[in-house]
Amino acid sequence: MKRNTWQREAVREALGSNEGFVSAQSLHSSLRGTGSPIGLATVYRALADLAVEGEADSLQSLEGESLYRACTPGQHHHHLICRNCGLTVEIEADAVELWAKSVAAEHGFTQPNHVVDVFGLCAACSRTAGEE
Amino acid sequence: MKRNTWQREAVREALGSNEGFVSAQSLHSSLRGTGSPIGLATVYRALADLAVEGEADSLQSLEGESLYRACTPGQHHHHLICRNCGLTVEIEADAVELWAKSVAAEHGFTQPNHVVDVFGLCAACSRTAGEE
DNA sequence: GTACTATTGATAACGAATCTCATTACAGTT
DNA sequence: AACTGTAATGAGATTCGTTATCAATAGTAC
Repeated sequence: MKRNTWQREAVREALGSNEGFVSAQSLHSSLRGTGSPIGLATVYRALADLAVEGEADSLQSLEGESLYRACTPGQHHHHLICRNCGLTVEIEADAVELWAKSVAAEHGFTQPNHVVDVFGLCAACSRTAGEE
Repeated sequence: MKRNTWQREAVREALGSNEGFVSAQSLHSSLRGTGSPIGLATVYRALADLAVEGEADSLQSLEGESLYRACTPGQHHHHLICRNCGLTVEIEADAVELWAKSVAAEHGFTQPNHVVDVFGLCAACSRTAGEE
C-alpha cells in the first residue's frame, strides 16, 4: 500500500513553487536549505513517482541530467523553455501530434511516441542578452 | 591547426557503417573488436567533433547516454527511431520548423531551437512484437 | 630531417543516478 | 492507545557514462 509521508509532500510542494524545470539535485539542496533533513535518494524516488503518476513532467537537459517540473496532469502537452532562466510555458500542439502519428505510419512504424520541446530565450532574458 | 589522423577516420567510418544511433562506448568496443587499438577518450572526442561539424547527429537515450549517428550534413532534419532495433529514418518537417518558430515568437521567446524526435516500432519489430 | 604542436590514450577524476540495508514511521487492526 | 506488518527513508557505497590530466606520440609546415 502506498503511504503519505511528509517527504513526498515536501517534494511536491517544492516542485510546485518553481516556475521552470529543476534537477533532483538542486531540488534536494534547496529543500536542505530550508532546514528539511530529506535525503537525496528520497527526492529521486519522489520525483520518479510523480512523473509516473502524471503530476510532473521530465526532460533531459542538454548536459544529460533529468529535469522535473510540476505540470497540469492528465493532458498531453509540450514545453517552451528558456535556455537561460528555465522559465517554462506549457504548449499544446495538436498539429504536431497528428504530424508525428502520420510520419510514423508513413514509414511503417507503430506505437509512436514523440519528444517535442522548444528552447529559446524568454522575453526578459532576450532583453538582458541584448544589452551586453 | 586541425590534423587528419587514422583515429578520426576510423570513427567516421564506423559511424557511417551503422544504420541507427550508437553510443560512444559501443562504437569503441566494436572498433576494438576489429583489432583497432583506438582509445575510448579519442572516440568521445571524435564524436563530439563530428557532431559540431554537422557530420553526426546526437541525441540522448532514455537511459541518459549520448547516441550518435552519421547524417546527411548541412541540412536540418529530425529522426524517426525504432525503440527496439535502433533503425533510424531521417525526416524533414518544414511544418514543424515553422510551428516551433511561431510558438516561440508568440510567447516572446527568441533564438528558438527545438528537439523533435519520434520513437516507435519499425515495421519489422512491430511484426515480431505481435507474434509473442 | 627538424621543429612545433595538435592529438592520442591509460588512467584518474567527476557527477548523476541507483542500490543496499538497517532503521523509521505510516496505516490498518485489535 | 498499543500492536503489527511493511512501505518508505536515508547515509553511504556503487555503478556507469563522460571528461580531465599529462606524458608520449605523430601530423604538418618549413
